Amino acid sequence: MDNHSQTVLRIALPVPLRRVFDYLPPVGIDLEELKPGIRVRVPFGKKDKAGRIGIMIGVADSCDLEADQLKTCLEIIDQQPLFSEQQLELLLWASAYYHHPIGEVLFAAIPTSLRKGVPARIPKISLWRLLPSAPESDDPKLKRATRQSQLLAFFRENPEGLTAESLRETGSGWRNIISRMIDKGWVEETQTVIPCLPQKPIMETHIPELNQHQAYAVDKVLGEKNEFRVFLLDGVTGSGKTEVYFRLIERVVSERKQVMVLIPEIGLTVQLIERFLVRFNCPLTVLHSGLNDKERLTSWLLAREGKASIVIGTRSAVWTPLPNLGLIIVDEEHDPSYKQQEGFRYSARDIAIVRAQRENIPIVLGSATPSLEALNNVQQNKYEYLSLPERAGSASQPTLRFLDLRGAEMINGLSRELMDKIRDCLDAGRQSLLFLNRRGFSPVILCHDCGWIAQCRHCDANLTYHQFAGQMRCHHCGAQQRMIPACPECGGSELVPVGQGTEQITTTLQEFFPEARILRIDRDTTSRKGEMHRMLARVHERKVDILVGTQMLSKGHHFPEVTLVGILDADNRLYGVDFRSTERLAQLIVQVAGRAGRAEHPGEVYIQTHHPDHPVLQSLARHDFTGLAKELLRERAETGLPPCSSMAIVRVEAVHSGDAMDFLKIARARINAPEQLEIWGPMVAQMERRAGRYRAMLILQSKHRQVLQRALDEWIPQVEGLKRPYNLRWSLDVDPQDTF
DNA sequence: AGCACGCCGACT
DNA sequence: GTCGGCGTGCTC
Repeated sequence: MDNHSQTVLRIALPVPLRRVFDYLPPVGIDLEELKPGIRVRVPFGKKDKAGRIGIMIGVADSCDLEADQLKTCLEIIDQQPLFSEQQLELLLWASAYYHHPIGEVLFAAIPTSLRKGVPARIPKISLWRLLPSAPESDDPKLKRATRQSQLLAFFRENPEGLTAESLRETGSGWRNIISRMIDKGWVEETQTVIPCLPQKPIMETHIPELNQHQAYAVDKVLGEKNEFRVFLLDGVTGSGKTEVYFRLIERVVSERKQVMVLIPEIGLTVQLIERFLVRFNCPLTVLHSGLNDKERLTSWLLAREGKASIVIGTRSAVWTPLPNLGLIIVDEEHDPSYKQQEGFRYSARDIAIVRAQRENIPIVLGSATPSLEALNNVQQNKYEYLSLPERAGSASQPTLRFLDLRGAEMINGLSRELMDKIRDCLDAGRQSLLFLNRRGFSPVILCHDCGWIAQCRHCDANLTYHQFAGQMRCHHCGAQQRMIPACPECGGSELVPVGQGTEQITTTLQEFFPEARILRIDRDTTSRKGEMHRMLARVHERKVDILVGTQMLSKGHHFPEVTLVGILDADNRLYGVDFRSTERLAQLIVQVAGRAGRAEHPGEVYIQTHHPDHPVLQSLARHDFTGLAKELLRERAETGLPPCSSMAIVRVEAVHSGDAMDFLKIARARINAPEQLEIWGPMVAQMERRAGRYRAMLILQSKHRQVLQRALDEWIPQVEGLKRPYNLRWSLDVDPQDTF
């Protein structure tokens, strides 16, 4: 092979190719200035004049192409690298670990604006301010100019100035009004940077005393002289995990270091940030899906420049460059939203741990229901276990009871016994909360005359009846159509809903308790922006007696007035299809139990089940999540499933039946399988057809991470090189959350 | 992923 | 006769 001696730049481009591209540096550039991590613009492919943005990851002295086969960089975009060397190494590691194309990995780690090539400078935004010559808003000469006087009043309330964003809230056409006011010399437009979140005046927050467990946890984390160490902070809801975080953050920030706080993707971000702002008197910035491109870029750069001391963010915030990082906190570490479920399928929790290790700093994983992954590492002495067993303020644990459904009288999915409990709760003037993880009225629509069942045209799935919308919907592809009046097969007019969803539960309850104020919270009722927030406010104002909802209610929200919690569909998950079903059920039960009640009137949790003696449920009734987790871990060890083994899944989907399986059969034949590598499949997916595509998968597993890793190293490049129909897509999922 | 090239079916 | 469907190959 030829090896030509010439200086080339190794460029990662945002394409799904597991390799880099070599380019010649621009002429007359000082090579010393080209540091890995800078963005460049390069021509890519035929007739690409404008060029594409790439990231330079290294300089090489030789490459195996002739000089005339190389193209030249069009432009060097950055003077300074976007990432530190250390962070670039972390990204390269992640690309290798997840076997994901390097370009896509690097681009996933930077804000959208930087992907498009804008300068890495904090963007300026317009700010409008009142000038001294402006009249009062009630000035008689403004009698007929109501909008102007309204804006003047708004300006008086905000002497520091108004942004386009806040002006937009005053109504349409604000720009015209403002320019008229500028012409009169009342208002000026200035350019400013979006600062870190405005500091709240520190309210004399009541800083709670630590109990002995909290104090021990704080000492333990801070006592380890700032070395890498993973701490699992296991504390039930209300045990004061947040206060432990706060003490740790206070200390690290006082040492002029930065803290990264990762939180799950839930709608609660605002409340949590509020708590931070009230507590901390230091620059804080946030990174979550609610930000626009400019805000995101600003936050990212404030972090990178070391100006923000605390960065709070969801999954992708794990990539934020932080020059003085001193501590990482991952709250609710068990939460599945830390795993990206498409494209670059990384786990932010796992990346955070590797990052802490590489930066040699402590990391705290917090949860009331730790993942088996974390607990396994505790058992192997890789993580330090810290427990907060007491609910702060002496609140007692809610009781857990089972409602035996065997032979029980049922009313549309609700047992008579549960109905009685709800009645008692209503009579006592308290709130109840019912969980059912199924939207709509009924999951099945059946013709009573001929047995026909409404099925989705694009998926191997039944259509769900949505009575409220008068529709049949597929929950897998989103297809929807009007509810039909008669069976399309036999013309029979008796179409019966079989099974229950949240709509039906709500309807049934309303019939039973006509006087009760019932609220349903699920994706169907909260699709409008801010709707969830409004509904929760009504609950907290006690304008609701019974809450019916899906999973989305189980995360983060606390309902102190709720004293009765019902879980209607535990059995589904007790015998679920995925190996993590029981773990998830246990987490759900513990999490919801923690949502309800408070000291004066603790909550009661009722679980409807046909298997009240099931050991999983029994352990939970004893509030022994740790014991249950140990048992589940032992089962995983026996069956050789994660976390007691390492797993990867290749998923394939194709438009034509058989293509996905054919592809995987050919791919499988290429695996050079050592003895310790298990291969399952290929097999068709649980639901073979979804959204018009046929799906199949292949599972690779090994007791030894190394074995799996090496097999993938060798195999994935071959899979990438396989011929495939143009409409076939495949993806690799290392450490999958679900096996379907 | 894009994009160009290339090869066969229904249209102005 | 061509426009355009999608199969295939390539990107330093």
